[in-house]
Amino acid sequence: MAVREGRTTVASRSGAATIAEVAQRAGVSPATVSRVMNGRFVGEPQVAERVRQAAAELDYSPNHLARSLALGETKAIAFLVPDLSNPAFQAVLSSLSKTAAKDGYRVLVVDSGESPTEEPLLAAEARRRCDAIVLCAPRMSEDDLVVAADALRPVVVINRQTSRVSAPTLSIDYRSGVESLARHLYDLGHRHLVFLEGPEGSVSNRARLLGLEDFERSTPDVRLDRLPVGAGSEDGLLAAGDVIATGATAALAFNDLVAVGLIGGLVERGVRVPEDLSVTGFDDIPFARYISPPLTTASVPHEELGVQAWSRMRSLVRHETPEHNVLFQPRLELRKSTAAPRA
Amino acid sequence: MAVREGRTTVASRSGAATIAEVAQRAGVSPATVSRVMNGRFVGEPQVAERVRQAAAELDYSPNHLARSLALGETKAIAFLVPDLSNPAFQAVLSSLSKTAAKDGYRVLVVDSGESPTEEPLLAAEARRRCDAIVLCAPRMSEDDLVVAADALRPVVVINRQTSRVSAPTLSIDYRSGVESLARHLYDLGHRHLVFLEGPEGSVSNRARLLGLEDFERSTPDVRLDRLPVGAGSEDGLLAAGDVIATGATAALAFNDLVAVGLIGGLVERGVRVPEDLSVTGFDDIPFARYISPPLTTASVPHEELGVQAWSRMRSLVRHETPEHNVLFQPRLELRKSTAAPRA
DNA sequence: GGGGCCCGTGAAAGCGGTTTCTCGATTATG
DNA sequence: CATAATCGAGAAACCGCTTTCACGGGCCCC
Repeated sequence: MAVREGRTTVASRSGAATIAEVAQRAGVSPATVSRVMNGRFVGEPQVAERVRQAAAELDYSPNHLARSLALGETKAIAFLVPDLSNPAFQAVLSSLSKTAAKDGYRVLVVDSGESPTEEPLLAAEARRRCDAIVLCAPRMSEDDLVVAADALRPVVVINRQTSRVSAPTLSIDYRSGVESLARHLYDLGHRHLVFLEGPEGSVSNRARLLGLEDFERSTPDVRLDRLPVGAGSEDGLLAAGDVIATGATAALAFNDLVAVGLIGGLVERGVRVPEDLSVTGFDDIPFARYISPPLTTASVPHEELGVQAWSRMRSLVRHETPEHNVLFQPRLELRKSTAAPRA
Repeated sequence: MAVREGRTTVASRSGAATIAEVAQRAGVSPATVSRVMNGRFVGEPQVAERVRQAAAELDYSPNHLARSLALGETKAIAFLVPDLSNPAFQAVLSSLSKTAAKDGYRVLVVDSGESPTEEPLLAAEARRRCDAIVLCAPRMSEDDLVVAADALRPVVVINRQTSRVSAPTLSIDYRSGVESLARHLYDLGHRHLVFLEGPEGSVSNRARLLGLEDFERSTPDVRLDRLPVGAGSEDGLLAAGDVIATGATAALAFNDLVAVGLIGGLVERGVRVPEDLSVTGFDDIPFARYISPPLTTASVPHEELGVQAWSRMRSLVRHETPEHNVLFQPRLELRKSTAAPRA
């Protein structure tokens, strides 16, 4: 006892009672204590009572680490995300965490800082600590993703729709979503639009671009400019000048954050929304309806993504077959930031 | 080997190579493999090379669980929060996670769902999985907190300033913050204010109420109404009617979320902000400056809270003495949602 | 040339649980 | 009354890794 000093690291020697101590105090074997603690005890009730008594007296609770090692499961899942400060991802995390908790699972968060190259390593490291991992909007290359989805199993992938990955996948149809937004603007009478592009590497940005191409093909009498902007409010704010310069009557922002920043920048410059310029976002973050003017956007069910992700994850860890993949269709949320262009 | 079937749970039997297998393949003992993997090897270089080779061939990486058990540390900390969907808490988590990651620590999130009674249990459970825990704005009673702060050590407490807890504490001076906001409104000429109260049990709400009492004492010629509202945008939206009914010329919202909701509700009813009614928030969430009108609020350094929390946590896990506690002073962020009342 | 010292490596004892097996003591059965 | 079946509980192996301790071999020095 006195031998191993200075190794008073964590829960170990810092007072936490061990199963052996409880066993000794109750005058039984560790095996019996284990059985009592896990409700697998079938012997004489008084023995169980003695054990419970001893456990209570020592304020014993099983070492989670040791238990996990013996059992081979941690009751935790990892959540890898490119940027935890993005409200959209926070919403997914929040609902995932709440949902998983109902089944006794905890979530370990890992922020990759938008680095496509770090991601596979971080994922592997995180995965080794947990029973499974959720890859949320991974930025890694498709080849890496295919490999990772296999190597990290059980895995659930959010927002990277690919037939090549074997893991359950939940995605958003950005392509059709942005097309709907564009069409909405077109129907209002806009013929000159501008799209504020997201981060260069972003897969969902490419999906939006595809959607806009679809739109252009089906409506040749429209002009659609593209502006490299980014994914944050700051980016939208800074882009205001460029947007005005295009002369477009309506702007499609990469997401709500960008839209909010853009509106702020426009207002600063005396451009009225929607009278002078219509603006749309994407995501329908909680704030979208509260800013003024309330933002017309494409609603993405972030909470639902978290719930569904866990639902599939639960199936996987139980060795059941997970539900089908789904491609969520964004819902047009028409509010006040869009209107017909001035005559 | 064939004996233990059907226990193919996690990283265990699912293909992951063990240190023993690597050792065997390299023709050395597990001890040597361990030393090589941890850079503690001092023997012949070719032996190390053989080990590395074998490890690579088997795609070996140490089982984190087993390692943690042997070492007595998990390199993970828990983060307990009342409601993960609150942007203020998300900001803390985000920066805490990023900061801790630089030292190789991961964060396990636990959402207590605003339950004061569940909290101590959740905290204990989470703590047992990690090396330490951050209690963010705990809702538990002060007695519980005092006990928890001791039992869960190492602990860092955010937003519950108490001389009775021994753990490092980071807090916000809501009391003086709200007083500053009230004074700002007073200086603009407002003499009839209304405060939109936060959740009943919230300690920070009580602090705000104290600050307002200070304010009332020092400025007797002001009328200050109080309205039970809540902490979310929805609550603010619903309170709009009541706020108007008070006849006040300025409203102090519990936080930015409430303020945003309130403004939305006011605009719906044709009440202009700030011409007809001034509105202030609290927190300075990222959106505050982007809504329109940009929100006058008291800025709270959430990112800094995360950074400082980790800084203290790091000291604790290293058995060093943590930096001093700090009481952050909110900074008045004067924007466009407040103005002089109409004459 | 023999004894003492390093040096490199392995054996084994943990870390704190879970679980299979086994065994002695009852109880049921012929 | 002998023996089989049952039951309660413990011994020990195991999960996978770390680390202390011990041991054998080569080198140095007297």
